[in-house]
Amino acid sequence: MKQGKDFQVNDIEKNAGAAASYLKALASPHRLLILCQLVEGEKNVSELIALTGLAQTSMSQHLLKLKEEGIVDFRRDHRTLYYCITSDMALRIMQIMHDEFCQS
Amino acid sequence: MKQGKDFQVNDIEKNAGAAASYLKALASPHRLLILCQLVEGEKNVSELIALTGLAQTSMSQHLLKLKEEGIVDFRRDHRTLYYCITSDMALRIMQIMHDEFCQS
DNA sequence: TTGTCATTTCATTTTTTTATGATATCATAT
DNA sequence: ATATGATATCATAAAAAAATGAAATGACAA
Repeated sequence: MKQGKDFQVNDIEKNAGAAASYLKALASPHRLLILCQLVEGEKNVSELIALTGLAQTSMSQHLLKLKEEGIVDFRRDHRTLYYCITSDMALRIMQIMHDEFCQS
Repeated sequence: MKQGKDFQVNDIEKNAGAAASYLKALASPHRLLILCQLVEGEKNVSELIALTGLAQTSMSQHLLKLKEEGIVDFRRDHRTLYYCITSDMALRIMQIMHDEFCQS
């Protein structure tokens, strides 16, 4: 296990709150599921509900949390809101999770 | 933003629970702080308490949670337990967090 | 074998997160 | 103007996580 002091620890300490808050947004099975769907491209809320089986209100709240952390954003097309992933970091972490928990 | 279907979504869906559970273990300011200390090398519980200011019982519970997810392990030296990071994936995610939240 | 240090475990409370149901908004069609 | 579809917001209930205090364990040392 490589374990050199390859980055300054104090930095991340000061920002541990922000980092934890970001990770918390990812650390939910339902939100990971939503993001998995969005990896394939933008989807509107109704589509996401159909794909995941989540309740409408619940979906709305999960999307809000993801948006608050800058992980997703949406555009409006008439009355429909299309969400997409806007955080490259989220994609990188999902890839890591995939490699670990969905072994080939 | 690269967003190709570069991994099978169904995989991670099935394992979303396990992945979320792992991320949850990281998604806490206190546990990130603990891990930051451990990045520099193994430390015993008393040292970790002194370095982070956490209550003893609380520290113990955080360490337990990290251990349950395979992120840390410990060895005993007489009455003292030395903890260290055992998950390379945790180090990789911390590096990503560092790069994002502790800008150079 | 008694005491003590380092740490965990247990029980309980407090706080945070998630889910649920009802209502509101906003855009559009009639 | 009224109704409808798509979604968000609000209030509250339920569930999960974190903190706190007390007691237990395990490894020594006297």
